[in-house]
Amino acid sequence: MLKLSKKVEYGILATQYIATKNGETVSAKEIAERMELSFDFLSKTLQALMKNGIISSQQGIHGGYKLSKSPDQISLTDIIHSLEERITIVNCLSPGDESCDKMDNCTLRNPFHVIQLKIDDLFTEMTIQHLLPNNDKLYSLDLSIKGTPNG
Amino acid sequence: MLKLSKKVEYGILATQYIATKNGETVSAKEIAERMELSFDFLSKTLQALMKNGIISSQQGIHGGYKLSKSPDQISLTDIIHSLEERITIVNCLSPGDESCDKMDNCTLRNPFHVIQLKIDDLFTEMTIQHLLPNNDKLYSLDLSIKGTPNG
DNA sequence: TTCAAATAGGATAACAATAGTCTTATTTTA
DNA sequence: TAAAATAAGACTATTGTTATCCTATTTGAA
Ligand code: FES
Ligand code: FES
Repeated sequence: MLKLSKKVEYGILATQYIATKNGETVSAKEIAERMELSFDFLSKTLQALMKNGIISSQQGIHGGYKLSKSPDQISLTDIIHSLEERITIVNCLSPGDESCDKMDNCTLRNPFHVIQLKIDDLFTEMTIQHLLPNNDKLYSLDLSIKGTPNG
Repeated sequence: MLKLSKKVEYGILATQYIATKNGETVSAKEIAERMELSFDFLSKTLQALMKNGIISSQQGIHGGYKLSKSPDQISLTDIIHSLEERITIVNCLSPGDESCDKMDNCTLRNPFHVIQLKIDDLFTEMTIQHLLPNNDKLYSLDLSIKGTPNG
């Protein structure tokens, strides 16, 4: 419950990896090997990111991928939206959903919408820039950390 | 992705329904009928809430459930923790998980932990009290709403 | 011109998680 | 003793996720 999909994890990892290569074209094979991810699955992910303008691709023998924007212009929400259709904590918060109409007695829409907007904010405020190695900006993010992550 | 389970939805709805009955014992049958939920599945949910001290049960012919605490003392996190094991956006944020050790090249733990803590906060700050009808406290919550939820 | 290495993309299989159902036992009161 | 309720385990069905397979296309270089 409330878990990110592997697709999104792959997407974030790959985008971050490409970002470290600063402009160089990186092949899916290289990313898969370095990150120890399934090549086929990663490829799907990269293709989706490409379609959504996060990265651009170069076909052919020396092809690969590079970022379309600078790392601080790519939010986690950008990546998530490229890779997933349903991203709301309940279906009835998705555009076009009619389940609320059927459930007369459900009064959770407003409260859940309050939470949904905040969750969206969290992923929007964090960018690929924040994920890069030796980054000191992570801790100055609005969503500042309260404990020590690694123990 | 990032979706609440039906179990949790049922749990929140049922707890909120019981809260509106202010102290009365309410049967699972009544909740299932009024909320149009599967009786069997709802029963499982109520039993789990009971085991975790959110509600108390009375067996026998006039039995049912009532709250163990006041609505403002029951957070959504209390309910979620009663009903779900894995509640982190990535597995490696769960206690005892070793997947980070295997993934040398994954640098997402700290950033994800930052987001995780904030998500936990959202569900902790919202209580059953906030869900009750004609409630004006929802909009004064720290996690204040930015748009109009219903359109 | 041919080959190798790369992306593009559809189809499908394997697996896991979720949701729902069924059955039986136990508890309580009338 | 019967009825109505909770308790709980087993099982099934459905859905969603993850991974794999296969073929086509693109590009550059030998
Ligand atoms: S079905 Fe829409 S809020 Fe519950
Ligand atoms: S495996 Fe732990 S952060 Fe990615």
